Amino acid sequence: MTSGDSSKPLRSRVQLRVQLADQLRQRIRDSEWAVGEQLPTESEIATTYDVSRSTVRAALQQLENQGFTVTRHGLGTFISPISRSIKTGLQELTSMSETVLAHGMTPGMRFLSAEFRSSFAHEAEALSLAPDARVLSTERSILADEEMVAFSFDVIPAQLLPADLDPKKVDGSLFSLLESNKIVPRTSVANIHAANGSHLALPDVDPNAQFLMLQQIHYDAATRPILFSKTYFLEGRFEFSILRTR
Amino acid sequence: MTSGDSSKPLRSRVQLRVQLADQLRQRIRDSEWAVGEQLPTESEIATTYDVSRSTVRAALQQLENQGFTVTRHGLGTFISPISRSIKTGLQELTSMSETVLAHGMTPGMRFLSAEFRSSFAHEAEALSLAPDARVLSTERSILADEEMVAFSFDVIPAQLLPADLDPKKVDGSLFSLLESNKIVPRTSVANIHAANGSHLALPDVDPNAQFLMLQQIHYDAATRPILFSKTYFLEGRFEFSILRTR
DNA sequence: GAGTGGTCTAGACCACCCT
DNA sequence: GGGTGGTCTAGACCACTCA
Repeated sequence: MTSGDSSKPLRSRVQLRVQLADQLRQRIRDSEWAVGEQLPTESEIATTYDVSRSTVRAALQQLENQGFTVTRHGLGTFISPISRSIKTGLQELTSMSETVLAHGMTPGMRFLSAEFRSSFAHEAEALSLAPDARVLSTERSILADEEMVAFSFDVIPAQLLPADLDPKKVDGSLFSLLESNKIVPRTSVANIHAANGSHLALPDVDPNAQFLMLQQIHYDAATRPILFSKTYFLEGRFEFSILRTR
Repeated sequence: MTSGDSSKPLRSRVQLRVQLADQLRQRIRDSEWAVGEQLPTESEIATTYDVSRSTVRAALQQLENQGFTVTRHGLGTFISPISRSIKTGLQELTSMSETVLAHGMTPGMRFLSAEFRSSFAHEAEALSLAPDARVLSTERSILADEEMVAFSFDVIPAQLLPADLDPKKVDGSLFSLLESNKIVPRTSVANIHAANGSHLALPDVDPNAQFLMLQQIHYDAATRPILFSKTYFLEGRFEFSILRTR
């Protein structure tokens, strides 16, 4: 088994269903099927890729959840007309940079501040910390094609970071910072709000500007809270979609 | 609201995994386990309810997606600390009334207008209609405990409704109206925006008030577009959460 | 009736976590 | 090593849609 292959054939360390979903998604993106066109049947796909029908179904389910396909009982699986209209699916946890990239722009970032300090009450509660626990606090502006499009205020428990970390040396993605300390963000609970510029209390920000604010608590695989953030997205610059199901 | 009878045994017309998830969810709500406490193992649950382990896993997965539990490889499944903090999960498609109820308030509704008219270009496109197709257009204000908390602008293709429908007689939920015509909303694609009162151009609305705006296209099981809506939620009155996963 | 997806099972084997 | 969840398979049977 485990031959050192690449490209097409499945089987490696990644789950079969994910590999299969990736390949099918790519074929959809390559417009192998038109909108509304029927994909091969589950049994055909199973034979083609030499996997069980359960695995095919798991892959197709992922595609349907992401809005790429629609499966109809007794009929088949079809390319969804929805797929084109989704840029950033909010169900998928992505970093700021990934979000900007998904919108076809070049991400950038500028740190306004980065320091260790005592946590505020609401932060401590969100992160399940003792009231005055130390945290790394950062303020950043996010750039897309050199233009400011978002602001983010982030707080990480100091205990998760090396004691000798120099806040001034922090730059780039906070996800990377966490991951280089063996902490892998897995899920977040996001609360969505509308806000205007006056909430930010920053110079350069028009107090009447509209923002979509995401207040998030991020967790790792063990459901440890690892990051509390408030991100203000300039209204109109991003498109956030959610697929809602009954 | 639901299940007054229930009774233990599974098996009926509803999927086993859903029945099982419902029962486990109820046991969680009844605080049978504390936050952080471990549930029985998958095999135990399988034996107890006399279903296969696959079915148990499907049920547990649903609970985890809804934020009730956390499953950890090699350890077990635990009651999630998150479960308490979510009011309205945006992934779940709910009507306005259901949303208000979920926040513990009494829903109300007032129709400002309801009429058949030609569709605007963006509506026709969203609903895949011919440019000037007829639509039922409504404007409503949504009340919670007698207070205005949201405004909704909805458009339904006229061809989906009886030709002799009297717009003046339309009241209450549009979901009900659709369902009484054998059209069942299944999914929607929601785009989220921030807006202020000036976007609404309604008297009684403070132009500086903040709103969270959900622009949605609803589809039925066959992915036919059936309803285009813009709903403005007064900021601060609702709590919309999303569970995001990598 | 033929063909499609929908559900569920039993079992094998792997990967992870603990003591 | 022993227990837990994670993945995948093969196959049975049901439910839906359409000609």
